[in-house]
Amino acid sequence: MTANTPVVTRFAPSPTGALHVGGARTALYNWAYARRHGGRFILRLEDTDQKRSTAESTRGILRDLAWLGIDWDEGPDANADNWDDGANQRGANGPYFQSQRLKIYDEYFDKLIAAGLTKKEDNGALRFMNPKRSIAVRDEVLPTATIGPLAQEDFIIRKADGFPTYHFAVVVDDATMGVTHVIRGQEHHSNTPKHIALQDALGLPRPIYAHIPLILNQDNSKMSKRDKAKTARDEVQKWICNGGSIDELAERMVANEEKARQLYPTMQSPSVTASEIVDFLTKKSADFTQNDVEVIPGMMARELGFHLPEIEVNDFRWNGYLPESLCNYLALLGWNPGNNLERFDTDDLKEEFSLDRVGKSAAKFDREKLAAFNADRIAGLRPEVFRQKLWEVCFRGRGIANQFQNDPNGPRFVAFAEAYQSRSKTLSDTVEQGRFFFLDADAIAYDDKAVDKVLAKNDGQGFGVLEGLRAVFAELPDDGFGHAAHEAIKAYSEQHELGMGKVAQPVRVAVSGSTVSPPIDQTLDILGKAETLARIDRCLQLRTATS
RNA sequence: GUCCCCAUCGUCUAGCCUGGCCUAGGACAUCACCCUUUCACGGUGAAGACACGGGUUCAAAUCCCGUUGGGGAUACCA
Repeated sequence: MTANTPVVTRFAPSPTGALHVGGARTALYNWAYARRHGGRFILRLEDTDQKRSTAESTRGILRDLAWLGIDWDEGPDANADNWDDGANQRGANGPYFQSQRLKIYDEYFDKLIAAGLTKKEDNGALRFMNPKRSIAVRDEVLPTATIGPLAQEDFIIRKADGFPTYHFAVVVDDATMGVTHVIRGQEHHSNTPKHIALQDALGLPRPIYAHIPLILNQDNSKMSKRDKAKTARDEVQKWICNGGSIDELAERMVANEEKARQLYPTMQSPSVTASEIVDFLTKKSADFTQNDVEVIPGMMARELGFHLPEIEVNDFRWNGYLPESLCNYLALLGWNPGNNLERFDTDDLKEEFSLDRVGKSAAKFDREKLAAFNADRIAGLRPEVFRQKLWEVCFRGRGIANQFQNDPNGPRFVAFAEAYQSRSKTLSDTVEQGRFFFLDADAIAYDDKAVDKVLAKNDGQGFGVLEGLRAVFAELPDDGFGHAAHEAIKAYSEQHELGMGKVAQPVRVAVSGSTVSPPIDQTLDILGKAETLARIDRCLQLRTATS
């Protein structure tokens, strides 16, 4: 490899599931490295596992990469949904699905057979008879590792079904596609001697390797999509202990299947039965199917209202993370620009990224820090952009848009977005926090402690304030109600020589059910006059109940 | 078991290659205070780390060896 050879990197996911954050980071680094050096970035699908590979997974992966802002120079067209026989693929080194490159592999199998370096197994599989020479693995991140002959082994390179194994396909493809730099997870570091042995036997060039650190869970376990299934099981068990029934859950999941399908494009089974749920709850985690791991937990979380740990890019997307926050956070997980700069854009990354600043040790995925990055980004969004994103992510499919007259540009939704922009860690967090806005007046759940402290205490002083204010509010105009009400509250507090807290809090509790809401003028603007009065009336009824 | 890799605040990390400028810097989280009609936002500040043991050196977070701990690989998965 000469100094002026153009850089070619690749991301080579296997389409056996959704795009994982670890994969996303690998893609990001490969992409950034190619961009930084004016080279090419290839996307290749490693679908040599015929049983587990699906076109749905491929679609999901392409969509998630595109969402992150990662584009590729060669590979399948992201907007197509069928890539059979080389269709809808771009680039001179295709096809970009390994299942479509069988003829190429056969050529290389023949070379090895001719060289006497293979052994045929009974069922037709082919084993590479490793010459077992001492091999030095050079790496841009890790120190050179030398593997002696004793540590090397023969391994299968062609499966009984005629497909190549990963080790063989990766070597042939990287070479035939002209890949110069292989940036991949450290789980592949120990595989590299196998790849080098194959390159040597085949007379192929060695790419430059860079093995990047693993991403771990808080408890040091490898971050796994099974974590979602485990959480779902625990939550469902809890729900059943509290009197929930499996039949009911199944019924609800089936009823909302269409919505789930939008969220989980890899979803396979058409509907969920009670017995499938029982099966899911009791089977060994090693037996989880793709559906168990990616779809069922999501549907359960939706129905029962619990929170799942985000593992896949798709999860972050639907839970209201911005792609730029995820990229920013992921970029920093294992790499840093060398100064104290932490918040930067993907554009900066492609100017700055370098392998010599990639760390060696595994990193734990810190959701809190990601959330802080996301909150920062959300706060920095132009208000109209935030409003539009909020509407898309949270309201579509959640059935609450009608609370805002289905109008993303109406004054009440504008007020809602404004109130929550600096209060939201994620877009969906906004909906959680602002849930009370979407309820009917008689569905508000009043927090006992709040009612007691703010309204009932001191012989119902708060109720008295509320009653007085109710009369004043009734005279105010619909237009600019929140502002006018706020002025009225101030006037009332001066007139009765009460602190603002003594006056505003009763209103807050009356309309929200708790002591927490955005500033009172904004809160009332979002609600509007009629709804505010309705809620105050409803709240006033509590007076007799508590006295 | 065997082979390979890793080791700085709770977490992500800067510093290590080219020993002294390190009384170890930043970010997230935590705590306190300020702002304030609640919750946030914002501001100020505090607490918090060189895994351990040996070397080498005038001097070690930085170099060497060992111990311990962690991770990965050891599939007709990738």
